[in-house]
Amino acid sequence: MNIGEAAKLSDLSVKTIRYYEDIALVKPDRLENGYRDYSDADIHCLIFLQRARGLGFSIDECRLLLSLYEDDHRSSRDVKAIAKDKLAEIDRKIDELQALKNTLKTLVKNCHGDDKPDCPIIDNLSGQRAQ
Amino acid sequence: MNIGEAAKLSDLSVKTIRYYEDIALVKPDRLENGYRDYSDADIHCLIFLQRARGLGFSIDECRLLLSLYEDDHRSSRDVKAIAKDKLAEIDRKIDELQALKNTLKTLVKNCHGDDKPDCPIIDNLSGQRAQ
DNA sequence: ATAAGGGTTACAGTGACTGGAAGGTCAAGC
DNA sequence: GCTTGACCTTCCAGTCACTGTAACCCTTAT
Repeated sequence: MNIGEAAKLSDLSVKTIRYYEDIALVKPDRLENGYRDYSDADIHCLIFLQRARGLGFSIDECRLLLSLYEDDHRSSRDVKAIAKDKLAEIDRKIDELQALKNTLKTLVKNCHGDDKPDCPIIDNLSGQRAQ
Repeated sequence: MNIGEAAKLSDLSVKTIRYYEDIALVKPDRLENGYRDYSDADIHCLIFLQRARGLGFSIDECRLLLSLYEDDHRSSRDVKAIAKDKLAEIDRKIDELQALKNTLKTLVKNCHGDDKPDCPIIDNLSGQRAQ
């Protein structure tokens, strides 16, 4: 099947699919005319990648997950470990953003937002510990 | 003052400071020997940038904030608007990560994590709606 | 005189794509 | 047979905000 159809089925862009071939993630056969020819197994890999990326796994993590996906003798322990790491990472990111949010919220609340130049946001950024 | 000291005072790397000059954010004078020479005002800009970047503002947003910072006739309304936009963006990101976290948490919880290959995480990624 | 520790430029690499140019292929309609 | 348009191909450049590396110059202390 052509790359265009593969794109529709996997909900990835044609560009992205070609990129995944560049980095040796999914390597379809070629037809005589040079067109890529995706098998059902290839499509499943693409869908797998689309979902894994959507869940925030990096390309390298996807590569690992994909090898587990294709390994009938995998242990679910290995998969779970990767997912747990990612979960912890997401937690850290949320905490970080939450802290940013709190800081920014306080600054926004304290800023009059009028025509005058006095601004606690600017003051804070400039290093003056404004209240 | 030399770039090394500027780096210490602003808590930015030397590389980053040079990069900020490349993209015309902070343009120090030059000494006769070609060394960059940072004024107190330059240092304040660098500190400003370090804090603004730390709060999640993009370089372009920093550029805008910096122009407001340097503008004595700014209105705090303009600053507040940028900060509010950023706040909304952070909120969106937190929501997104929260959704990811929930999905991943469910998957991790349902995975036995043993020697067997059966794995709801893999099943989910492969497109099978596993329970 | 030399060595350490600054400074300078220029170019390449990161991650995960995305955009664009220049061209080849295919199927449908005239 | 010809054209049109939609698809496909490769290759190169750009994104963001730096970071790494190489090759070289300058300053200061010994």
